[in-house]
Amino acid sequence: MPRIAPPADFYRPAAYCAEESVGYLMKRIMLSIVHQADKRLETHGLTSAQWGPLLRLRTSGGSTVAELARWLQVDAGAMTRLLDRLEKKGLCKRVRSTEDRRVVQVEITPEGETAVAEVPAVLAEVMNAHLAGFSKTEWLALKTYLQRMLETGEALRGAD
Amino acid sequence: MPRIAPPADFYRPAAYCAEESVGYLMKRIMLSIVHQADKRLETHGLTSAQWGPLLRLRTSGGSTVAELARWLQVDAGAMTRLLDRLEKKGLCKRVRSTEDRRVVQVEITPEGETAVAEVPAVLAEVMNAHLAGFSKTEWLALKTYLQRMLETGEALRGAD
DNA sequence: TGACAATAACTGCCTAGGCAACTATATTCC
DNA sequence: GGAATATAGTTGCCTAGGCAGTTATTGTCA
Repeated sequence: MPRIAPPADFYRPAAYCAEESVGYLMKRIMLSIVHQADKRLETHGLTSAQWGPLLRLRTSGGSTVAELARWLQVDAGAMTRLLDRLEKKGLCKRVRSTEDRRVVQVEITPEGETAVAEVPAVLAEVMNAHLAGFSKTEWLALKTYLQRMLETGEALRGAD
Repeated sequence: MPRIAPPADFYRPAAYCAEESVGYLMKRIMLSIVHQADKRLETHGLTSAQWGPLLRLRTSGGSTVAELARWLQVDAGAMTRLLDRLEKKGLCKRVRSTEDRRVVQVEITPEGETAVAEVPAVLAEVMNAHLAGFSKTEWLALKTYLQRMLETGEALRGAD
């Protein structure tokens, strides 16, 4: 018996229809979520890509470029430039480490704390709005399905 | 009785945890799906953003820049540049319309047809792989949940 | 110790999308 | 008919991510 389930056969090449695809649906939903969140966060001077690092910096009390990139599963070069933009806005600052002179310690500034303060409320609000009409049971079922899909996907990534 | 359901209250600002968020899960899943699809399509010289227009051009037998942008819910300027890249690779071509001299008719080339031929099979394969272990009932339930979330999100967009 | 590999950060070049401004054409309405 | 408006396409400027290459530093091992 295989430990890993075989692929499903819900989708066929000939009859591939976007509206039936969970990938297409998730893409559209993500667009909607990001759009709503961005709209509410632009008054705080943040984009949907920028609150991630700040939130991490706040809870962990400082981090490094590589650690943030790994945490957010993003390219290290992209993270460098993202931090450039955050630093230019005064929301974080970089300090060269003394122990390991390769690494740069990143810290959140008081302005960053202020900017990121409303983020969890906005995220909760946007998610709750998109789940209007869901019972708790349905929400839990959806979450379980998504967690399973993610695990399956990560396993695929591992078995390149 | 409200026709539109009130927002859910599954998420609270204080206890907002990424792993519990369906938004976070969907983002990770989409990354996995796009990564897998890109890997399989790069041998055909296509990126995940480029097969959309080509697929549309193939089934509809030609279109316009604005129509493609609306269809794929993307900025018209972005579509112009995307078509620039496709045209440079010889996968589509632009013809100024004679009836309405504002519009540009976009057509797929034989090279484009060749490049896009394998796309539906790749999409089906990637989606099926991510749904390994799902029963048909579970897949249908997931699709229904996502369709409901999308409808709710679009309604929000309408009521800016 | 000295060569080698590994890691951290950064940079250049690419694709990609959003927004605003612009030009050219078409439509509408007075 | 002519002014106002709308639409199609393009472009410039911004954020954003991926990939490859570079430099500086650290760790490893013969």
